[in-house]
Amino acid sequence: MPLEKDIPQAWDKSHDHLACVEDAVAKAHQICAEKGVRLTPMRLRILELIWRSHKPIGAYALLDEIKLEHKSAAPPTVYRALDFLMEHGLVHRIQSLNAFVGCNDPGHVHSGIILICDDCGDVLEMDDVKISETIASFTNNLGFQLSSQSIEATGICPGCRG
Amino acid sequence: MPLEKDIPQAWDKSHDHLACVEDAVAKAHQICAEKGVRLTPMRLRILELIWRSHKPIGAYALLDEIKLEHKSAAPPTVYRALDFLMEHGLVHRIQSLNAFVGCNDPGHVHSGIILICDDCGDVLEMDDVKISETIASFTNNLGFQLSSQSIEATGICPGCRG
DNA sequence: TTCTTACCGTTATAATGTTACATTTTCTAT
DNA sequence: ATAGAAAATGTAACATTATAACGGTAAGAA
Repeated sequence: MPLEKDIPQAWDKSHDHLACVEDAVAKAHQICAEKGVRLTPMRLRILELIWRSHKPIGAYALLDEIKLEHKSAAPPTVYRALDFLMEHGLVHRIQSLNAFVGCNDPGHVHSGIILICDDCGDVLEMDDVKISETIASFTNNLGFQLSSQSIEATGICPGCRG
Repeated sequence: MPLEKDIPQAWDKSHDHLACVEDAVAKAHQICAEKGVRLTPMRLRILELIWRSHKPIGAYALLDEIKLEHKSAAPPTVYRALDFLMEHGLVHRIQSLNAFVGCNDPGHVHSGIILICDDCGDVLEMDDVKISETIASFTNNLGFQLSSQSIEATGICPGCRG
């Protein structure tokens, strides 16, 4: 029973992805309401598409999907929505992939570590206080006033190691 | 006197940039010789240009400079050289900027933290065992087999804080 | 309502990175 | 030395990712 808690959700192949999407959408509504910002249909749809992909998805892949149901969509359509979603902590950009994933712990500023599996392409975002603190104290000692950080790691995820 | 040791080279405005370039070039020659790989004139030139820029420089900015002295240069010219230089640990790509910097401690695999000043644009690469170890043990606990990591931070450097 | 702001449509273009194949240069083994 | 193999470069075209600029539309505020 306690073992289950050790399996990060994104790597627990048994969990219900559709429920994840619904959870993410519900949380997003709540967060936007609290902040007094507008989660418009376009923004919501793009958030859903990101969550449904279950893997990092590129802006133009999103565009292709959006175009199916919204003929007038163009790159700015997607990038504007992505900018909004990132600004409010609902999605993360993965720099090394030029792709986007839903944020597991949205609504507050945080900078987790992004683990990218070279094998299956799945991505897991984890927060770890120890890592943040180590970096914060390191930069602090240098006199560097930290404002943001991005940590991306690649390797093989537990599932793919077999 | 001991204070000077606390100022990272890249942020010590008094240090001699040209000497840096020469040092980097000399080290690169040595490393390539040891590895038995060819630091061709083109690769060397691009390494020099990266070091001379003293800030992260993009592939197309490098291309513009190379073209001045080498009319036939094209994107692959630059990207091939960059691939080589990265493969042998002589330069780093900064994901969040799509730009490249010389590696301060070349010749062996390592993954330092990249500190980017939002104000002056200078970049400092530092190695810190504590950070690497914290991340390694974190991923290890998850069963994730780490193969690479990239840490980029933004903020204000000591010089710009005044 | 009117005004203002935020959002979106639309077109065009910029910036970054890759593929594919021909040619040249360098290295290696004879 | 020299032929053959491997590595490096030239060259053209293309693919992908991201932004600029401007006009129209819709939502919230006075």
